[in-house]
Amino acid sequence: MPSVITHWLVKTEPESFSIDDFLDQPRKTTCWSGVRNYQARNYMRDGMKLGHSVLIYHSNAEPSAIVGLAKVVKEAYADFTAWDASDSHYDPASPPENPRWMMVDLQFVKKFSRELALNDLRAVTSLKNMELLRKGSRLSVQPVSATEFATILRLTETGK
DNA sequence: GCCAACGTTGGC
DNA sequence: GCCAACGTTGGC
Repeated sequence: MPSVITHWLVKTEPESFSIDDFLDQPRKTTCWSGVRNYQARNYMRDGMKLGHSVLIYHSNAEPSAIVGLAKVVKEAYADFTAWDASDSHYDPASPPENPRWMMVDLQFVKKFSRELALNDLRAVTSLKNMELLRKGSRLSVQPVSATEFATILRLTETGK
């Protein structure tokens, strides 16, 4: 029986929305809008529940790294950025009366004092099956197993 | 339902 | 900036 996922990882490009931008949000809370991939949407819609932990990952960064932690404070609802023709994530195929794209609200929890760069993560044997490290992986919302999550937290605290 | 063409992601 | 690996679209 597959265990229910309660830990997640989301990617963001720091050039557009970094962990520091997150920290600056009112109530340190943001809607995780702009996801336009069905599998990523499904994870948000079906898997992400109140209180779940979410690792924040900087992609296209120097270096690309896991940089902090957030939690789910609102479960999936329609991504209204799809309705705004002036928004870069506009999608006329997702109208208000029949939304295709969903988002959740995340609240900032902490910024890790020790970033976990992709290279360092690849060196950790117990993380070798992590979705993030899979060759060609592009999922911007992905599940993290309880043991992977525990390993990552330990790495941020002890470095090993 | 196949698959070529195209657009995007994201490491490097 | 390059380009491999994907996902989506649309002609047939």
